[in-house]
Amino acid sequence: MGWRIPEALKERSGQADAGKSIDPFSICNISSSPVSVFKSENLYSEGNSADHVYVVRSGLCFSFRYDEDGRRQIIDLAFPGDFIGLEALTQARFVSSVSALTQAELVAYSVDDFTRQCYDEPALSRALVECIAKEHAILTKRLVGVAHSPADQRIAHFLLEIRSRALQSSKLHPVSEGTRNRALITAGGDFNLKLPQAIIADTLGLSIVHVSRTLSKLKEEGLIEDSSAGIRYRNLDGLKALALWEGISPWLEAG
Amino acid sequence: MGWRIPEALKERSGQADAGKSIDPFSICNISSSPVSVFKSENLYSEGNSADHVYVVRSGLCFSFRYDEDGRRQIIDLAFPGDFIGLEALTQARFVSSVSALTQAELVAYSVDDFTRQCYDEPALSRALVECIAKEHAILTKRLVGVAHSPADQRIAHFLLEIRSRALQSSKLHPVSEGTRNRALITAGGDFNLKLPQAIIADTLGLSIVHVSRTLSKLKEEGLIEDSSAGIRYRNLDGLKALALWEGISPWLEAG
DNA sequence: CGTAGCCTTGACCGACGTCAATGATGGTGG
DNA sequence: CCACCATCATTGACGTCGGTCAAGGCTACG
Repeated sequence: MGWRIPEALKERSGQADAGKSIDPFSICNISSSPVSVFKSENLYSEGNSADHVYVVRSGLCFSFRYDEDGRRQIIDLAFPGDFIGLEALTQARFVSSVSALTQAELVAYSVDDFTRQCYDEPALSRALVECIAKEHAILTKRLVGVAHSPADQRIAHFLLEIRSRALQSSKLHPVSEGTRNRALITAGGDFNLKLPQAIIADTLGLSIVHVSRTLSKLKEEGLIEDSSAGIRYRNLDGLKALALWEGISPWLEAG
Repeated sequence: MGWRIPEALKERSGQADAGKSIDPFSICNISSSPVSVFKSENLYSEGNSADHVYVVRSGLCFSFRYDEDGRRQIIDLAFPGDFIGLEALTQARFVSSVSALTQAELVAYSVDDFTRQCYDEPALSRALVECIAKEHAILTKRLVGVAHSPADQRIAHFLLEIRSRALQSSKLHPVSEGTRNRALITAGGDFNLKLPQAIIADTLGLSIVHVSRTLSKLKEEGLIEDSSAGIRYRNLDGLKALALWEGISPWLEAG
């Protein structure tokens, strides 16, 4: 998913509750329960009854569906602060699955409580709409990309998008060094990324083989660097040029 | 876009306002102004200041963006009853354009009024979330499809989706025979569809040429029939089989 | 040391895009 | 009623991006 509550509200000025911020990890009046998901474990699966929504506290999750050929299509990644499973608000059963890329901690809210609270607190609804709008923008962007762009461009864009979202997330929801996403993201101020290529492939609708080839190409071109520690962004401007990274929706503009 | 207010609320039971329905063409307390768009004319364009949201009253519209190569990617079609331009709720300027496929009549609501009303009337927010969820489902579905499916499957799915949405729309928002979408959709109880192939191509990320070829194939296989009057669905079950049309999200299940 | 993930690389092939020419169709004006 | 034009659809030739299959390497971990 990928909807971050607090700053969405803060940014919106001129509203009754402008500047008011909602703590996504403990939304007023709603009882929340903590949930842990181990690496490669599912938080929920397609078909499960959908009676909770979640917010990522730490770790990295992703939502996906299988198409009829059994191929996995990743819908989106979820960083700390992001919502997961909002479809529960409108449907009895999940139509997608969510799994963890690393050990992840989340908080769960009952759908009934959440819905009630939306009625009592328009600001929450409002925040929801903001978050969903962001999600919408990311999806349409990806749709355009998947439909038309060549693989190198798609991948470059993906790398930048992830970087941007990870940075934003870690700014807004810093985690103690101990539980830091060390396995996956960020090292000090600098940034490098460790994701299985299969994740990239399934997100962008490419084959693993082709992702590998394309990453090698980007490596040769000096745009990135790849070690066992993960992908390092070596030439940001070059990447942005390749990805045509400008005029991107405001949410993604960090960095 | 594509978010239909009234039944969204009706379907949701157990809520304070279950059964209450909102007339999308005249939302309580909000002043609305009628808008007409001629065929091939833009309702608004990328970059325009976004201070209204719209609901389609009659006709058929579509939203799109250009990617950097100048290629048009259609995001979605909008049928009577569907919302258009909800991004105005969260952004100062539109990031997509909307154009009319036929002469279309819409109603416009000022964003400020609409937002205010969302605060006063949780049911409206609620409806909004429902509508957006539907949109989300359609988009992810298309994303999965665009990423993986071969052209014939994509097209078959698209044809079915359009049919389904058109039928739903005309059921919920019947129009007088005079203004009926005769140019495009529906003929009596039966259904046939007249859309430029370019629309199909730009929606699914295919080239016009390939759409033409693929439609010819579908014709040969007896699944559809194509005349100057439009596409006629000749073998619905065959189409569904090809499109793997089952377990589709509930919104699309009509027909 | 062996096994399991994950990544890389090569050979091959097919789906789909591009270019370009040719055909319908329908609307407009003389 | 016909000439003309714009729009849209069809068809063929050709190239390429990216998928599939298959084999082999690199860590990492028990």
